[in-house]
Amino acid sequence: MKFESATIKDIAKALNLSTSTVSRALRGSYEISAETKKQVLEYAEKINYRPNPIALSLKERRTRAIGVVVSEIANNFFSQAINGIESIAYNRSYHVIITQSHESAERERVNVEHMAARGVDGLLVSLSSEATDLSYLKELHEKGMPIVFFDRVTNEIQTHKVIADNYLGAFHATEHLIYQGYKKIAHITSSPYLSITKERLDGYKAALEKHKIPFNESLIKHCNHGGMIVEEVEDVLNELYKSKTKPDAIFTAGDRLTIVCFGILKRMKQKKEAGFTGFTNTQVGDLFSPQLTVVRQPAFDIGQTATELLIQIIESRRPVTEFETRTLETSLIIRESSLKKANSAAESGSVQA
Amino acid sequence: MKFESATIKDIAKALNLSTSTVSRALRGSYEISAETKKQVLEYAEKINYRPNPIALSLKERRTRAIGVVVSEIANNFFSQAINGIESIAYNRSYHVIITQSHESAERERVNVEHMAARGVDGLLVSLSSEATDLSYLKELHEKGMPIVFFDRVTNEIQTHKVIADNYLGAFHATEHLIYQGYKKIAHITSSPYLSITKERLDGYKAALEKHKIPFNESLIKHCNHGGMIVEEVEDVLNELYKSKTKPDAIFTAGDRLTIVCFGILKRMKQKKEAGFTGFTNTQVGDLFSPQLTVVRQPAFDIGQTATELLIQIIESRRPVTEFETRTLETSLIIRESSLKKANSAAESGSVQA
DNA sequence: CTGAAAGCGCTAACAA
DNA sequence: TTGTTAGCGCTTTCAG
Repeated sequence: MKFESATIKDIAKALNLSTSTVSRALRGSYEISAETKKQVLEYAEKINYRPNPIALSLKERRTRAIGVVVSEIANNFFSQAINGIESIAYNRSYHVIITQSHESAERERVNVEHMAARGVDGLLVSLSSEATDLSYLKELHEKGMPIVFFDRVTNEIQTHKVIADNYLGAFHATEHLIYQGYKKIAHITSSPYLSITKERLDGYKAALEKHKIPFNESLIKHCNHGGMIVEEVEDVLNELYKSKTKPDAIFTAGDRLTIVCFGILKRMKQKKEAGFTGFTNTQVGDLFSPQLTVVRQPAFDIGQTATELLIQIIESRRPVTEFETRTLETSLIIRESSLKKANSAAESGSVQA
Repeated sequence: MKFESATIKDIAKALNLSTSTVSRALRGSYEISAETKKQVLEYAEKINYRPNPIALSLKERRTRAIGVVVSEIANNFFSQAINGIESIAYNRSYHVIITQSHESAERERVNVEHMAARGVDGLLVSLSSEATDLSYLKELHEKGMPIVFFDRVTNEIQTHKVIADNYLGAFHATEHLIYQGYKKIAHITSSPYLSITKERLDGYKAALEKHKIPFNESLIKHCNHGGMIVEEVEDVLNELYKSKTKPDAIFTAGDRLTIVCFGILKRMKQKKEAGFTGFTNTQVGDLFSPQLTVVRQPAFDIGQTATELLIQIIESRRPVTEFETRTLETSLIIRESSLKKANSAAESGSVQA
């Protein structure tokens, strides 16, 4: 149950050369005669020789592989981000290893440690909602593992970060609802540990403040599993609609949360009057009924940017000590779901935010 | 820019033992004194020793990793299948390496060869729509690489296969449209090279035949990129609606194709009368307008089953020569989009197919 | 019970 | 220009 590939040794034996000569010839070293080189190259080609990357990694301590940790690939934002990651990695000839944490800190850690042990050259991570103890990551980073965070980042580790402008995205979404005449805007969001949660909440609050709408704590609801557990979202919505200050609009943070919430509302027939918008990168917001107003993140760009920064660290000769945080713009795509029913035909289109 | 972990050598040196003794102690060999064992284990624990998996792979020729190739993770079917794969792999302590072909034969090949070279213990593959020359896979398989195909399979390689019952799924979907009174049912499908294309087309034909509806070649359209290129789908739809035999219903094969097609139709305002259904594993078919009738594949199960079969091959002592093809049931979930507008309130619900 | 040495495939410093 | 040798981290004969 194994498959031997040709090795440098086979070539050496066949050609009556030493392995080092073959090795050098293969990599086109200048100190090998054209004659020998040609011979080796041809034979290698003939037997379809492929260097063994495992042996190479062992020797060189590098793998030309980048490890990625996201919570869930079945999430529009992440799958688009991953495509961005791959697009850069591919033409810089890095391989991409994708793993999912499923929002579990434990899984996240196992994945990271496995990839580290397997010798990935760097890590692209978007933290899980459970992630609180980051000491293992910190340690890894201190030992020299290049890491770039994207989307869900942390301040505990000094490195590059790439995020969407969650603050402004939330601000504009909320303001849009306000302009529509909504006053009691609920914000349903994810685990308070996540950076994105705070950023979006801040944007939401800022919009309220700007428009002199008092902030009401009871309109903020956390779904710690980010919509992975449907009951959690249902409970939150029930609470919201049972409370004295029933919301007249809902603004959700998070891709999965938005879709799940939208679905439940639809089933609850509660959506009739409530304005609705949320963060999601779904491609099919215009196919829904009502058509969905969304805050869209530049997921592909975020993936690309993060990868560029990571490769930059990986390939840097000297330790990188200057780190930056890149913030990319979101866009608010206005459709039916957020429009006051009176004027629902009006103001539909896409707006930069 | 590197991070040294403790090695067996460090332990040996610290404890004044030989590396072989340490190695044996670590793996609990019976021929090591309890004394020494304890000493080694404790020290290893203390310095948080982790064996280097790269060195292990080099030596043992196995990695406890499974490689996966799918066309696109941003596809409901595949992301669900991957979750199935991971669920099994995880508790059999295999790691899963996910790669995307983006429907390119070239990318597929690069991915497969890279994973093979990296020493994955086995491969789970769903072929890309471009895949025609499978000789490299065949060769790999003959050299002993365990491979299980799922979803998009091939007969060129003798191994386990796990698929949905595409034939019956298509049959029931088509028949459902016929029962609704549709007569000119177009079938929009993917590359003719794919196994699923043929299976679904056959099911479609069989349903027509059963109901004595003549088969009309011009109602069959192939989108060779499976919906990745939107224009391709638009062209096909335009052709369809310009031809003399305008379809009165559309049945699509393929997840992405279904969604893209549905979206275009909606924009074309053509959907008004046309019945519509297709293969897709979207979770949000009921949020669309009109609500979408879908053929749903047991993606998670398919992933699980394929993984179980693969691990079975990997861990089998003797070469496996008996192969099976597992076929899992699809389900037809009937909603608005496929119902004749006259009776659109009627017959809505889920049906096993 | 423990150690020395070889070897997995490859590169590179050092010799020739 | 080419060969010899050591070594990356680990396991495993083979000796002691």
